[in-house]
Amino acid sequence: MQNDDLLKLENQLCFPLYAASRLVTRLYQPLLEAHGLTYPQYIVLLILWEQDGLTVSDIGDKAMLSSNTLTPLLKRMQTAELVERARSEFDERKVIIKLTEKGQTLKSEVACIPMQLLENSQIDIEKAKQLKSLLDELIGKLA
Amino acid sequence: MQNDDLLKLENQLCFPLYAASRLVTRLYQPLLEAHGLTYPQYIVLLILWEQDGLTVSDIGDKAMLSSNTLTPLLKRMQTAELVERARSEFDERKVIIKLTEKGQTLKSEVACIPMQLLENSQIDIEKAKQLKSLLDELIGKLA
DNA sequence: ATCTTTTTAATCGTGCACGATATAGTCTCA
DNA sequence: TGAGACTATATCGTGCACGATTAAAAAGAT
Repeated sequence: MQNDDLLKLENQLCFPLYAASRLVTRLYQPLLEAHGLTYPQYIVLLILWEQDGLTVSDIGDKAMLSSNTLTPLLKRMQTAELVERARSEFDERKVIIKLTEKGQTLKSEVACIPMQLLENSQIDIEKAKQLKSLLDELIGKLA
Repeated sequence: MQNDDLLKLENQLCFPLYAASRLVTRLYQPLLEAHGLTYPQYIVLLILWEQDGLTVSDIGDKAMLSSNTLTPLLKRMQTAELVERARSEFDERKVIIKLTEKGQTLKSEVACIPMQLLENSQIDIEKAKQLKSLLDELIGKLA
């Protein structure tokens, strides 16, 4: 393929990735908004529901975000009373993020969302799994 | 699969999409910055290099962005002397976006970037094509 | 013990995304 | 032809992303 062809939008992998990611976010957005959540906040909750009491950088490692994004995001989540932020008593550099009662309760309220979206969209489960597997491989190579 | 399992990060399609998109953007970013470009600006240029003289909403249709994002972005591109913005003389509602000389010249300068990234990363071309095809299908269902 | 290096968050500035709304130009049709 | 409907951009506010820098705490070195 020539360079000129490689520049065509239709031949780029980068654009469908960018577009698909935003489309999926838009799919989640109204359902999350009903619970006062944004999409990145939902990602952070998914992480904390699996393991509570992580530090900012623990969350950052899992979400691939750093403190410049997470600190303000976590402060908003604290204002929304979803999490508590407290310096570790063993290492004052670290900030421990803990789910509040409200943050824990939210889990059962949003548990239905992934299945709901999967059913409402016409997405083939097998293709979704295939897509996820290819994405995971790509992430492994780039991360 | 139970709802609880569906909430695990590793079972979500949304997260790898979000992560992969940002990783690929980060891959492009230093190469684009060398030419004074951001990633969304590069997307807009890809569109204009294929067809110049589009309106804001034409670009929006292709990039899946609307005027609230595009207007300020195009103004920055105008300041950088990459494009010119002018009201259509036939329909004053429309704004025609035209590449400047500089915007056209940039095409040959960045033409090598996709191939360069493809070669530097350990990405299997066949898997990239497969991934793109699955993403296009997903976009088709959600757009 | 003090100096240096490293680690961890926080801060700052810029540029997206996007819902909601505003504004101005065009079209419709009674 | 003039009022209302519609369309194309622009504006506004909020919340990410992220490079660069800062500040404070901890760990290591001498």
